[in-house]
Parts: sequence; structure tokens; C-alpha cells
Amino acid sequence: MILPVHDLVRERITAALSRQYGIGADALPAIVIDYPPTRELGDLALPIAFELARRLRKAPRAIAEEIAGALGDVPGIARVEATRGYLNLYLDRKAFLGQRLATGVPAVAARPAPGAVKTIVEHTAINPNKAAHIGHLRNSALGDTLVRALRFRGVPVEVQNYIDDTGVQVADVVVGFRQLERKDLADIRAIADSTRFDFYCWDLYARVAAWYEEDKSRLQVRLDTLHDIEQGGNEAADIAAFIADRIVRRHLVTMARMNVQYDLLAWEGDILRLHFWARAFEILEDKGAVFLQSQGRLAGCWVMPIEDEAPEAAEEDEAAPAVDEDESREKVIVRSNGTVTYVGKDIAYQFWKFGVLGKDFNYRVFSRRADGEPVWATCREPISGQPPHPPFGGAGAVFNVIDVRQSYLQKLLKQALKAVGHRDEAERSVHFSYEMVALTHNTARQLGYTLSAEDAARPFVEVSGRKGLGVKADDLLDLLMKKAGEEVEKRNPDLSADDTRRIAEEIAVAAVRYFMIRFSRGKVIAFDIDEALNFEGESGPYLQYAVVRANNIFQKLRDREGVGEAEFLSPLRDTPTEELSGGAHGHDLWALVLEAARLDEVAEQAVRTLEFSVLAKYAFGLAQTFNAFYHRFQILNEERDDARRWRAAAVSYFRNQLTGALNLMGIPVPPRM
RNA sequence: GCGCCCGUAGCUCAGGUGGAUAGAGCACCGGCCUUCUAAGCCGGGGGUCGCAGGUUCGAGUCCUGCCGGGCGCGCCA
Repeated sequence: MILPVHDLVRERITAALSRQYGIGADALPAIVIDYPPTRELGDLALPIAFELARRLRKAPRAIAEEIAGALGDVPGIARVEATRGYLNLYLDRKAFLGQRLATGVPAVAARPAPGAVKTIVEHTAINPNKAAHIGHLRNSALGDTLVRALRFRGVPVEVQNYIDDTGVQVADVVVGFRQLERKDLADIRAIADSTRFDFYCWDLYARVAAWYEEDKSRLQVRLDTLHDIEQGGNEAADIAAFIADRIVRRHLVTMARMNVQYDLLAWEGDILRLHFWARAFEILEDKGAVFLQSQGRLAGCWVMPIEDEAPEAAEEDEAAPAVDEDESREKVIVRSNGTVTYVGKDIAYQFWKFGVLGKDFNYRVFSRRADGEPVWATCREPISGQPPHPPFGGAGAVFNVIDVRQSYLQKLLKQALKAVGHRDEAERSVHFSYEMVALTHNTARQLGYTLSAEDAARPFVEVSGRKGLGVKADDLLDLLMKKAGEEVEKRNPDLSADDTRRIAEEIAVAAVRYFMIRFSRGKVIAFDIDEALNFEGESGPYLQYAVVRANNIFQKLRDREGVGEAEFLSPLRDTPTEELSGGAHGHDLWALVLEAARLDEVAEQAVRTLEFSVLAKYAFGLAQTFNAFYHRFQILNEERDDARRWRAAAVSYFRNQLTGALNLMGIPVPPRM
């Protein structure tokens, strides 16, 4: 929901342009509405006169004044001024704040927005062979924030987490247990029951990678194991299934700490065993999207032609010698030995997500969230005794949250959809990409990693599961919790150990989630442990602290005067508005209100551009505005009753809006800090 | 070689579909706790926005070409 004022202003400007200059709807310039640099210059600014200057052969200043004159009364706008060519609007402050006070904390849209289509967001997708690390936290923080923002805007969302239970990474850990540790399934189960299994596998995985490194011929063991797993019905497959199940359960616990939840876990093994690929292949072949290459290097392979970015340009040059038919423009989907490449599985899954595959999974309840809601998982056979499941798949739009290194594959998925005639689906098949998380040299060293000359020459060190180099998600959260706990205890010695721990975890979540959101997607995050542990300045805890302080004001009101927040703010209609209109300290109160009002607009922008750093920056700026206000003005201790109430009203509104912004980022508000 | 991304203060980063004087955090220096929490606030120094052209009334933002860095482009997954 954009401020309705914006729509109204656009409408009135359009009418004024028509009256004043005879500009019709077809010739309408873009009506940009932004914000003047200071409150003295107004609340909204329109550079429309600059836009029209050339067309009307007239000075911007004159145009601005003419429009201002032609605008007439606009409900909610108190005053219009033409300043140096800008059209500056001043809002009716009392009406604006009064109207917004009643609305409470902005919540997830109660009903679907008009035109909203079912949307699948797939994120996390951690290989189920070891503990989650900081790179995965960026994925899930971005993905979950996308989910929250979409739901906030009234889009029905299904959250999926893809589990690659039949890939090499799981195979590697199976090799580790069998070859390096000589363990069977019963032994492994005992280990899983008695250790942090995801941590155990983290180390084992690194050991296996080193074991391959010693003797490359050992890679054959991996290949054989992988084939056994795909085949099923043998010990390697049973071990793999056990490992994946246990690790996924660990990942769900880790993500639940971060306030990240899923509706459905989609298992790659089920896609294989239910022969989704065979069905996808029929569709691709039927539509001519793939063909059997008969000659050249790729003879015997089924390939998909790769579309050029600018196909129009290639029309003419028929005469140009099409030497060698550049084979890199064909992607192998089925190998000459008849096995399908990973692309095939992903195409089948993507087809299913859009409901164009013509097959479905079976479903089982995998686990329960803390709130009792089921987390569903795909399965091969129908299982009796399962509760009825919601309809999965069949979405109108799909967001795949995965890092930028997967762009090529994601482009292929779009192309496959287009090639079989689903152009709309291709259009709505979105790769929500982001850059990777690396480590600063300093942090890599702190983790005990010796930098090679090659590493030292680079700007950062890449996280590597194979080397066991990285920061585990739970380790980071624990470290943050420890530090937050110390700070909470220092400030609130009366709290019980339980309460302190609970609050410390909320602060840790804020620190991590804010950190993962604050950089724009296209930026490599060079993760620095010291920077991430800093709770001062631009950080998640700073945001929480602002809300906690605002809440304390109303807590004090209850404690000292026995008056509730709503009751205190209810007689505002009759309260004099001197404080609102500026007063001795200018426009600080109003600036806070106006900034707080931008949440909807920022959420809309974030979803439209898939850039959530704007949400983070907005929330931070809003908290800064409040903190400055809080320091400059007394609220409850103010003597003049009208000023006291309006200030409290502004704080109440601010608190609601920032709490809403934190909700979008999955950040809770602690009762105290 | 081709494609995508990044380059803004000492460091890390923001700068909606081009708009008013390029901002923030960290670090550094100096102030502010008997008042609603100092995880805070106020002030200070710090900028050829990688370089060169172009479009525009107006360019950090758009276009072209360079320079520097990262990633991707397998019958691996």
C-alpha cells in the first residue's frame, strides 16, 4: 500500500496538466514524486516542471507556479508551493498522523492483493552432508525476507527448500564413513544420536576431500558410491538416506533459530525415483526443444540449443560462413550413455513448480514447527495416515534464490520453459541471485587457516566446505548470543538466566539477519567476524534498541500513571497542534512521522527491485531519526500536555512502523535489552 | 575469447524509474549519563564518485570505449 496521497496527487496533477496545457493521457510525462532535502521545503517534491520545460518552451519556475495555481484543493495537502522550479507539497499533519495512529503494527496482508498469483520461493537448498555455514545464511536471510515482503504485499507464497540428497556431496560423506571410518549404518546412527552430527560430518567431509587429494584414483570410489545412491536398494543408499535425513533436521533447527520456516522440502531423490525427468523429456522432445545430435563432438547426446541474447541481429548474415556451428551453443541434457545431466532434473523440477509437468509427488509430514504447523516433504509412495496436505506446486511465479554462480543454469530453466511454449512462465521464472559470502584475510587467519601466496593476493578468501574452511551458522549464532548475553546481563542484572538467554538469541538473530541484508545483492560480502560481532552503529541490535526504548516510554506511562498507550493517545483529535506544526525546534517531530510512513513504499520498492538492502537502510535511518528525536525531546516528562501527547503519538507510530520493518526482516523485538 | 557483476571518504558500504548542498557506519579527535536505557546522542576532520568521451536544463545514476578486480561459460553436480 503506497500512501494514498501519492495516488491522489498524481491524479490531480494529471487533471491540472490537462486543464492548463491540454496535455492528454497519451502524452503524459512520468509524474515523479520524491522528497525535498529538508522539511522546510515541504513533504513531497515534484520535478514535473523540469520535465515539461522543453516541451512547453517555458522556464521551469513559471511552469511550477502555473501548476501550483491550477492544482486546487487536494484532500490531505495543506499547502502547495513552487520553489525554484520544484512543486513542493505540504501535508495536512494532523489528519495524516491522526489517521495512521489507529492502524497498529503493519501486518501481513489479510487477503490476497488483486491480481496476485500463487508464488513459489525456493531458498536455502543446503547440501545435506554437513553443517550450514555463513554463505547459507545469506541465502536464507534473503529468501525469507523476500517471502515476508511478498506476503506483506498480499502475495500467496509457498516456501520450498530443495534437498539434494543424491548428489556427490552426500556421497562423499558416505565414502568417509565407510572407507575412512569403516562404519556401518548402525555405527553411524549411534554417532548421530550422540554428537552434533552436522558438525561431525563437516569435519569428515573435509577429511574425505583430503583423502581424494592424496590419490586421485580414489575418486572412483566416489563415483561408484554416487551410482549406488542413485540406484537405491543397497547399503550406500541407506546410509545416504540416513545422513541426509539427520542433517536436514539439523538444518531446520538452525534455520528456525533464524526465524526461517518452510512449507515443503522437495527431495531430489523423489524427482529421480518418480521419473519426473522422463515426463519432462517427453514434453521437451514433443515440442522440439531438444534434439539428438547426430554429428560432431556431441554426437549421441540430446541437446538443447542455447538462445542468443539478441536474436534479431543474426537475421541477415546468411552469407557469412557459418563455420563450425559453434557447439558451445548447445547444452547437453542427456549424455551419449543415456544418463541425464543435472540440468534435466532441474528442468523437471521447474516444470513441476509451474504445474506444467503433468505429474505430482506424494507427501508426508516431515516435522513440526514450534507453532505446531507441519513441514511437509515430498515422498515417492503414498503414505497412509497422513493428514490432508495443501496443494503444492502449480505456481504462477517462481523465485529461485541461489547465488550468482548459478546464473547459467537458471537461464537454461527459463529457456526450457520458453522452448516448450510457456512464455509467461518463462517470464515469471526469476533467478533471485546474489553474490557469495567470502572471508576477510583476518577472519580466515583467526579460523586457523594459513594463507597461501595466492590467497594473500586476492581481496578475500572463498569459503570452502571441501577444505573445512568457513564459519558454521550455529557457531556464529552462539558467539553472538554469548556476547549479547553479557551485554544484557550487564544492563539488566535482575533478569532470570532463561530470559537473558532468550533475549540474547533474539539479539543474535538481529545481528546476523541485518548483516546479511544490508549489502546489495551484487556485492561480495567479505565476512569479518569482528565486524559482524559489533552491536554498535549500523547493526540489527541498534534497530531493536530503538524499538525497545520507544516501548519503554509506554511501559513507564503504565507504571507511573496507570494509563495505557491507546487511552493516552485517544483524545488527540481535540489536542492543539502547535507542536505538530513546528514549534521552537522546527520539524523534528513531523520528520519522524513522515519517515515512519514510508514503510509501505519501501517494501513495494524492495519487492519490485528485489533489493532488500533498501529495506535495511530505511529501517536503520528511521531508527537514527528516532534516536535523535528521543535525545532532543522529553516525552513523558514534557510539561505542556499537548506537546506531550503529540510526541507520544509520533513515538507510537514510529514504533509500530519500525516493528513492522523488523518483521519483514525476520527480526524480533526483545522485551528489554 | 564471450557473458554477467563490482569500482563512491583511511576501511566497509548506501545513494528508487537522472533532480535541490554526494550520505551512513567503523576508525580517529572533542563533548554529553541525579531525567523515558550511553547497544545512545551532538560536534570535527576527511571525496579528481576508477579513467576518457558522449546524451541532457541537470549525470554518482543513462550511452560508448578503456583500466583494475570477481564470477560464469564441461557428456562435473
